[in-house]
Amino acid sequence: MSELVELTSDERSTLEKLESRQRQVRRGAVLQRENEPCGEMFILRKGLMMSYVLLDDGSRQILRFLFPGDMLGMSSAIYREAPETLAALSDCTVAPFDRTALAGIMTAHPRLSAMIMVHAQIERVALTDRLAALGRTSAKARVAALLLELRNRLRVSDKSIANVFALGLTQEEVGDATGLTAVHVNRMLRQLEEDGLIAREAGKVTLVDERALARAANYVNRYEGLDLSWLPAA
Amino acid sequence: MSELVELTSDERSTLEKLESRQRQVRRGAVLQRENEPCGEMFILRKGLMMSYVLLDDGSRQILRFLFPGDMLGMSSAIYREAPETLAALSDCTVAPFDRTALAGIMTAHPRLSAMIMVHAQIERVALTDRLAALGRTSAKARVAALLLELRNRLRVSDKSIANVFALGLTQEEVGDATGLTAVHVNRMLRQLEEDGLIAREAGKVTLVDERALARAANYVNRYEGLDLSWLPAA
DNA sequence: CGATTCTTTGATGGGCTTCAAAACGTGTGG
DNA sequence: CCACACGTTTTGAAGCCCATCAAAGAATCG
Repeated sequence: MSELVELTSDERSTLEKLESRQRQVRRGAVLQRENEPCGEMFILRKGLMMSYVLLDDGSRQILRFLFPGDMLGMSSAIYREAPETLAALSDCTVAPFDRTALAGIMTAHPRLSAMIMVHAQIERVALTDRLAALGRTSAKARVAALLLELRNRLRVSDKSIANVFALGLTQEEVGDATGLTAVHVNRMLRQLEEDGLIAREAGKVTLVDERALARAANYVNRYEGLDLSWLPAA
Repeated sequence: MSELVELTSDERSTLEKLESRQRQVRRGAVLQRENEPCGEMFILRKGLMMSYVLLDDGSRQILRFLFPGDMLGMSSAIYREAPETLAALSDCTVAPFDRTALAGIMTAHPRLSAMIMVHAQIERVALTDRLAALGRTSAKARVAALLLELRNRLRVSDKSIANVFALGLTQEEVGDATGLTAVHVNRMLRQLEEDGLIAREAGKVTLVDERALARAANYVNRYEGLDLSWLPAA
């Protein structure tokens, strides 16, 4: 959040207190299961997680990948039962907090609440991008968009990442995120490679022609182009 | 918002002031255009609107239908340029307000801000439902889900609506919302009719077997099952 | 009442799925 | 450290769902 605006020391200590408790989560572990009573919310400190839903034919739709700094389970906060499952894709560290803490922040820190809202809106717009991708773009474009999004999000917490990065996902998972089968994801990756847009080696992906990739994917980085000048005073 | 909790007179007057200015919008008119600098936000008072994006092959993805009581353009508030277009599907009345007013509410009315956040989260979950529908369900299921959602949302502001309602959308629009072609939407409506799930007459749709329709559509009403006990005090 | 938009139906084709199986990694226990 | 089991990646073949193209009715509007 400190990347959006300069925080006051008061705000900073409030957030530090919010994140004071920490919990380790193993790869594959589930933090919250769909349709079960929802307990806490979390801030992801380290690692990669995802949220997904299971349809009753057994298929899975990955709704979102979660990166360090993201808030998890905010939507669950307002429902009696969780609308989505939260699971760890790598070993993770999370900081749990409860609804009371959220209510406390909203009462005492208007600017922090506004920034939480800003985060929620960024996430919402990213969701609409994916909605448009699933509804109206080709398999190749969806896979390309996922690669770009993943690289950009990973780079936020690891500045060393440039055009090469570890995918960290199976092709099955890429398929569940893009609405495709693992088989077809494989073919699309192959095509992107043949087209000279990406390269692959030992589980690492290289974005060879990022410009062309973004064009093919209709991709917009939603963490740019913000206007936060209107935020309430600290 | 008064349907979520009992508002205090202070909160009520704040919201009334927010909605004091009113503007008429003709059917087909555009309130906000994608990629243009965003001005105001709005509360929809009357009528039916939609938000959509255009992809560069000219295809359209309708992101959301907007009903009385909904806030429009909240996502635009945080960007310099609007990420989506807002257009009226029927003659509408909207109440415009600016970012300053939003910041003012967040400072002076913690509970109202929390309720705005609740609204945003409901909308987010509804979006993820549609994401899962586009990614993992059949054309028939998507059309069925749209019919159920539309009926339920319309009923909120018009209690007289039961199982019969005016669609208010062209099949082209249904297609742009569900990621299908108008031609295929037509076939799916026909199939739903042949299956005895719906009936159609003079532009009106009847949900004949709502239970079966919800099952076919994997549909969950996200305006139910809320837990708002944690909201900050008024 | 003419014009335009919307709905409906048919025929054809393609993108993606499904099914199947081999090659490749990767972690685990002996 | 090897052997085995299991998950993942890769490739092929066949088929289906939905798109595309086309055109005729129906409805709506000026």
